[in-house]
Amino acid sequence: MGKFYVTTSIAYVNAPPHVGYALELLQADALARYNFLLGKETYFLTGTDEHGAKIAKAAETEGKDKQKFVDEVAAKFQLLADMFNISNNDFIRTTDRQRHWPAVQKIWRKLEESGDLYRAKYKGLYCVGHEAFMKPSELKDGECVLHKQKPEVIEEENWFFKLGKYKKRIKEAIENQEMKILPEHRQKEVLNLLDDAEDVSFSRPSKDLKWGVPVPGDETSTVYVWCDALTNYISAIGYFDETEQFKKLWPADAHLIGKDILRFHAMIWPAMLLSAGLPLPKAIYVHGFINVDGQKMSKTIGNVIDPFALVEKYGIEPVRYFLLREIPSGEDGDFSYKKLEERYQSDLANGLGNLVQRVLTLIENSLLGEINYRENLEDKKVVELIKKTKESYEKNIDNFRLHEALGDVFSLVNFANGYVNQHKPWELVVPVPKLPFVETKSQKDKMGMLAKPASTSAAGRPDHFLEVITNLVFLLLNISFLIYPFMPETAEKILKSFGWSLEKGLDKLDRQKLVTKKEEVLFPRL
RNA sequence: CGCGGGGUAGAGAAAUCCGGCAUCUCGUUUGGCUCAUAACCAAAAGAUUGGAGGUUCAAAUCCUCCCCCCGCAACCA
Repeated sequence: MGKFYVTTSIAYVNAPPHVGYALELLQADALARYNFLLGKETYFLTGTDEHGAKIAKAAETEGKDKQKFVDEVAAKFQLLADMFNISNNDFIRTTDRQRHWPAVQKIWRKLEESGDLYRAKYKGLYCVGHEAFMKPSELKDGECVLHKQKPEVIEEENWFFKLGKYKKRIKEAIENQEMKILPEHRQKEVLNLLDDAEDVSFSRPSKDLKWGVPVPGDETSTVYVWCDALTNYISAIGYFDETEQFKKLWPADAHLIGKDILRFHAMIWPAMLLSAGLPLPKAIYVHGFINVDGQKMSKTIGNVIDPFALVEKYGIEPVRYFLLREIPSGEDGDFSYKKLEERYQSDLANGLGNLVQRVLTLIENSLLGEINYRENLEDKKVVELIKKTKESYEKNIDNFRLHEALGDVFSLVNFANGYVNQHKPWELVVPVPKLPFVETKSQKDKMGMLAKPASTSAAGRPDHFLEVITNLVFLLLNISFLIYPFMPETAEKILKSFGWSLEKGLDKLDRQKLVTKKEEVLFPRL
């Protein structure tokens, strides 16, 4: 059935995780779980980027040992992944000297062998405030606009990577969809950027940047962020030893990234791979940022959303649902507690949760919690609707429109609720009397208390009742499978309460006896 | 002319590339239902698609001009 290797970007550990990072994990998780259901062997990698001057400085400020500092922050990111029930198989850290460092040095040598690394003097205007070189065009009256100071002229000799050499091939790969970039406007953006792509600096003098991977054969230099961080995608799966796993998994099927690091993933990374003789990733999915009440999330404004607090307040599955449903996958989205609560109430509590509850009650009251599933009772219209919904859902996921895929699922929920009202199953049979001392089915059977036609007149149609229930069950089982990538626990809970499971799939329903069981309400009203 | 994104019922979005009765969700109003978490269903009201002009049998969509909002500095995905 093939494999599916998906990655998130690795988080920079100079600050604790915020909700945007959670979103990226969730999107990757949805893709991983979706492909898992398709029967593919999935591998999901995430991790942390732990080198660089800023981190060294942050550790120093807190008076901590650098490794200890990154250990602590990285642990928070791992905790986040666990907390959100992320299905990652691995967690790579760039300070990992067993797996990551050797891989970085190996790819460095490969680039060198291809003649793509050269030393050059770089003379630039360095703004201390920015901790970065400024372009003359970014200055006003020779001063940095933001920091109101003249940048220093600094001359450094560094290693450079011949990015320019690969521009054309990368452009071709993007154009012919060998390396897809979604959404489409991001692809256009990259194609424009590629025209101006210049060679990039790949090292820093180790006197300035010690906290990183040493350049092989050059003690005076440290590998700069691109070659270090990007390599995680192959270091984690065994690039250094060229393991079986590496051969099986590479190239990645999807890299999930934020819009801010698109240029590095769509230009530098592919160029590195080409230079090292490795195939390009098949797709890059670019998500936007989360605003809060229409405002940019920022520490200065103080509106940063803490994902841990969110989960604590609303629970994992509602938060997963909200972020994946409300934030358009490839665009910026808006977060607000109001919207979160509205989504929760209308979609989860009143929509899906209530639907599950009413169907279970119907089955319990009139069929004593047992239904013998008959495929021939499936309504052709329902079957057709589910088929169409699935097509749209799959197309949306393939095009990185996860929020719309979820919209498809919930249109099915709405349909099912309407279907109940339309067919009024409670009118079709007389419910089994509720007697507190009669518990089991056999007891009820003996007492002649099983469901009967409501009357012998036209109104009583138990066959029709069974048909309506069958279709509702069919809808709910399908909804469970469709919702699994987004809300895995909810999906499994629903399946379980209908006496079914994920492993059983949807092909073998015919002639199965389903024993239903009411569990606690899925999403209590707020 | 710096680059990019955007302006569509009260709110949020879709349709825009490739012109064809302007769609969906929430909210509002009215009616229905009682299996269900006071939940659910149906119907209705509500938009001169930011403005002006043009092309066309037909424009939210194509062309021209104008107005307005948001990113493109940091923390940060």
